[in-house]
Amino acid sequence: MLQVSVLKSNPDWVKERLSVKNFKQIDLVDTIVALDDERKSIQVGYDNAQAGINSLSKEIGKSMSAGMIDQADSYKKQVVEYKEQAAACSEKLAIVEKDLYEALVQLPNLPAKEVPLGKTPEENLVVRQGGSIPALYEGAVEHWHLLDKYKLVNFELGNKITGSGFPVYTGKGAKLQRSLVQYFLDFNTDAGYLEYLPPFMVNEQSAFATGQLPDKEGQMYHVTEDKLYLIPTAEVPVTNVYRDTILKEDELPVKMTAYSPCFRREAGSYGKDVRGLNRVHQFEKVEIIQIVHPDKSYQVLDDMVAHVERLLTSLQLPYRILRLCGGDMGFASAITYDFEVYSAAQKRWLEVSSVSNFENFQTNRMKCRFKDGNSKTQLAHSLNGSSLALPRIVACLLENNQTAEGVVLPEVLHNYFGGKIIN
RNA sequence: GGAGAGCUGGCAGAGUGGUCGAUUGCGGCAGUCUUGAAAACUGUUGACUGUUACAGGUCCGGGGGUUCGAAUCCCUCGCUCUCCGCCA
Repeated sequence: MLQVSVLKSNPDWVKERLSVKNFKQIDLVDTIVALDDERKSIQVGYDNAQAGINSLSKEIGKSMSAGMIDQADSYKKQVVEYKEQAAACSEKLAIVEKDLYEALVQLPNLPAKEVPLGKTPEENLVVRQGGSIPALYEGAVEHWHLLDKYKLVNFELGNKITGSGFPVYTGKGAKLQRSLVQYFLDFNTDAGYLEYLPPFMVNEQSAFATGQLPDKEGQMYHVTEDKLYLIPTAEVPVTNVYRDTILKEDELPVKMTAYSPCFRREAGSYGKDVRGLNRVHQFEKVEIIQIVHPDKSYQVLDDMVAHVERLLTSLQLPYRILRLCGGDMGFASAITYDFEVYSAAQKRWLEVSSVSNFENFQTNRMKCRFKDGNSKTQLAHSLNGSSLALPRIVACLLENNQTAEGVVLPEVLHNYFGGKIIN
C-alpha cells in the first residue's frame, strides 16, 4: 500500500508513475488527498472533544474526593456537550477512514524509473540471455510425451483423485521433484538464506499484507469454513514472518528461503498454455525473500537476480532475463525481472522465476519497520524471487536433455537424484 | 471434544473504577569510574497520530458495552497454558 504522505507531497509524479503501470483510475490520487485532508480536520475536532472530556473527568474526580458534589455535577453537564461533539466526529471519521482505506488499497505500487513503458508481455525488455539452445536428436518430443514414456507424472490419475491440473508424480518423477527441491534449498542456504518450512494456508491478514488481497482474490483457493487461503507461493507466509515487527538496523538484511507447494486457481487459462506441466493448479516451488534497508534494496535486487542466474546456469539450461514493462507487472511490485528458460521441443520460452523489489509497498501494509541510526522507525524494503519453480524446469530438463537412451541430467543433480539418467 | 487458568511496554511481572501510558526487575542505550573490560553507580529507554516546535489524541489480545472517567466492571470473539479424552 502506498503511503498517503507520498501522494500528498508529489501527486503529479504519482499520477505519472501510475500511468506507466497502465493504471486507469488516476483520479483516485486526488480523491485520496482530499479524503485525507477531510480525515485530518475531523480528527482534530474529535481530539479536541476528547481532550475536553479527559480534563473535565479529572476535575470531577478531584471534586468528588473533596466532597464538592455540586461542582462535580456541573462539570458532568459540560461533559455531555463534548460527548455529543465527539460522537458526531467519530461517526464521520469512521466513514471517511473507510473510504480512504478502500481507495488507497486500490492503488498498485509505483513502478521504478527503470521500468520500460508498455502494456503487453511483448513489450518486456530482454536484458540478458545465457546458456545455449540445444540441437535435439531426431526423435525428440515435447515433455508430456516423456512424462508418459518414463512414467514420471500421471495426469489422468490426478484428475481422478482431485481434478485437472493436479499432477501425480510417480517413481523417478517424484524423486526428481525431491532432488530439485533439495538442491535449490541447499543452493539458497549456502548463500546465507535461512530455511523456513511455513504453513501452507494463511489467514486473511497475511494474504492482505503481501498484496494477494484484495487484488487477486479469485486466484487463491479459499477455505471458507475456516477463513483460510491456500498459499499461491511461499512468499505469503514467509514474508509475514516479519509482519508487525520493528527490527534493529543491524538485523538487516533478513534472508529467508522456503520450499512449499503452491496452489493457484488459474481461472481463465486454456489451450497450449496448460499442456503438460506448463500450467498446473498445484506445483512445487522454492522461494527466496529478503527484508532490507531501503538504501540497499536495488543492490539486493541485482544480487538476487545474479543468484537465480547462477542457479539456472548450474542446471545448464538456456535462459533469458526480462525486465517487465509497466503493464505486465504485478500489483505490489516496483520492478520485476522474469526468468524464462527455453523449452527446446515446444520451441518456446517458459517463465520459471520472477524476482521483484516491492520497496515499501508490502512492508507498509505489514508494518514491518526498523530503527535507523537516529532511532527513528522507518519502513524496510521487501524483495522476493523464485529459486526456482519446479514444473517448467522439469519440462525443460526433460525436453532439452533427451536422447535416444533417456534423459541425461545435469551434473549438479546426480548426487541428489542418485543417478545420471532417466530411462 | 471436556474442565480450569491466563493474555499488560524487547522480556519477566505489578496493577481490580479517578495525576496509570502504566510500579519494579532484567535487557538496551548514554555517562561516571578504568589503560581497556567486567562490576558498581547515575541517567535514559514503547508504538501510532499530530504540531515549525510544543500541546493534544489513540493504544494494556481483537471488537463492542456500562460510566463524567476503564488496564481495572460487563458482553463477545480469538489465542496461550495446565489436566483429561481422542489421534498421526
